[in-house]
Amino acid sequence: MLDANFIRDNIDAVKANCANRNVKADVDAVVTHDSERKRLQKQSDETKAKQNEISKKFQSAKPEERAALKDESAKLKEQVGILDGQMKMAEDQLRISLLPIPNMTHPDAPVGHDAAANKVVYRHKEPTQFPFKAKDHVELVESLDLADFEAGVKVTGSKFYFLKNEAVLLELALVQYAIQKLVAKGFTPIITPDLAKVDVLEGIGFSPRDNAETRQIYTIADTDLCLIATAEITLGGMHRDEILDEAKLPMKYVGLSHCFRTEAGAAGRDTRGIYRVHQFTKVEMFVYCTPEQSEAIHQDIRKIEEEIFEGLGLPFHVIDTCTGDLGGPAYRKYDLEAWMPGRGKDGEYGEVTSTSNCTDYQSRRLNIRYRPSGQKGTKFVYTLNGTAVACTRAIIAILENYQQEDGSVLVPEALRPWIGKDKIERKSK
RNA sequence: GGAGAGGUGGCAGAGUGGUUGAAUGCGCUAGUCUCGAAAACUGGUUAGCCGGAAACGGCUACGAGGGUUCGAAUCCCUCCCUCUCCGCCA
Repeated sequence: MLDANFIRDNIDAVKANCANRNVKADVDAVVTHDSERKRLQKQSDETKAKQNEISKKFQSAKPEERAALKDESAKLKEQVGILDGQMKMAEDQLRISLLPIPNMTHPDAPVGHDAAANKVVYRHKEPTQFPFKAKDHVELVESLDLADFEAGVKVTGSKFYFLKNEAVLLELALVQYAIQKLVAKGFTPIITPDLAKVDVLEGIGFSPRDNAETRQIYTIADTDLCLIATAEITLGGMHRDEILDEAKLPMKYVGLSHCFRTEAGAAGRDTRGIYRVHQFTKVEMFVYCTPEQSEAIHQDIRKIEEEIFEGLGLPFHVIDTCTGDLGGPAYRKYDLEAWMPGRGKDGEYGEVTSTSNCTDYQSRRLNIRYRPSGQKGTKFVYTLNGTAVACTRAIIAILENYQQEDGSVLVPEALRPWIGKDKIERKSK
């Protein structure tokens, strides 16, 4: 979330930013509720100060004066009760009005209302051409016996799947490949919980309290827990309410988790196969750093993502995401889209990774700070995240780009050490 | 799950109803000394909110939430978490 004082001082810029990002939010309400909160706080503080004075006087007071002091204090106490109740309400309203307001935007991010305004900033390889009719990943998965969608439906529901055979090895290989690369680059490997508390989700920028029709998050009945949609949530929550040592920044993590998404509102979109599913495995980068470090680190993360997909030998391009497509917490976002020959009519690019600089939008809510040397007080750290590998999407790109005319699929060289073969072939019955 | 102990500042650790937001030590930091360093000595060093240009002032916070009291880190209740022992278990 943004700082209410910042909004007050930059109200026009915040409103313009909301418009650019296609977000309808009542910015004026923030100022109204914040003013109300301040007014009540001042009143409450003053009343409490009087109360404190009375209790100081009490000891030196003569016994016959004490009854009067008690009386006065009781009255003040009643007032404080009322004021604090009102203040709590004002704080809640302030919080609620602050939640939908998106982060500010990097001045270089392309302005536009939808994906059409996204800007391609990097390309690797041309889209794969086949001298035969290419299959999509669903056909490949079925003919090579790599997943069981019917079992997924029977056991859990639609958009759940069982991975089988080499698909399992592929997933594990991708995890190894990504984590090893990142450990070599100084990232600390972490396996995070797959569940997290509601307020951590909110701090990262998710809305698990939305009503069931629009909620993107699975919640666990009778608890304040949710299934995480990404390890960004748990990695970002890991240091909440801490003051980090400036000398240790940037702190770089690579986390492995399952990710769960309800995909509410996505009904009918990307229904085939494993492109849009309710559960998948993902290796995620997460960095805590100072404001000064953040832009360079954002570029570093983008480079790492490019390196990972170059290493897999896949054609892709990278997009500088436009304002309308940024999502709430991102100040700037790059998406890496891999070529998927089976997507759409004759192949399309499909999103495989995404990296965001979230500035202090998440850390303010999660209360993660550092002490800048030479300055007094604390500042909020900046947080960045980026996908290393989202297994299902990467598997689609590999199967579709590495397919051969005979229906087999070559294994990318980088993954062969973990798969133990260089080709996935039809099983003999 | 059962029994016991405990949760205080960056860390360690005092504090059982009133100048305790918090002794002391460590750490960090500035200075003195020194050619320089170490040691020693001296000073500074919790965070948040509100008001203020600032100096500064007020309020809040000793795991969380309630309660008792004129007054709570200190007493009472509920919950959470940690540690030790026992049980169960991948």
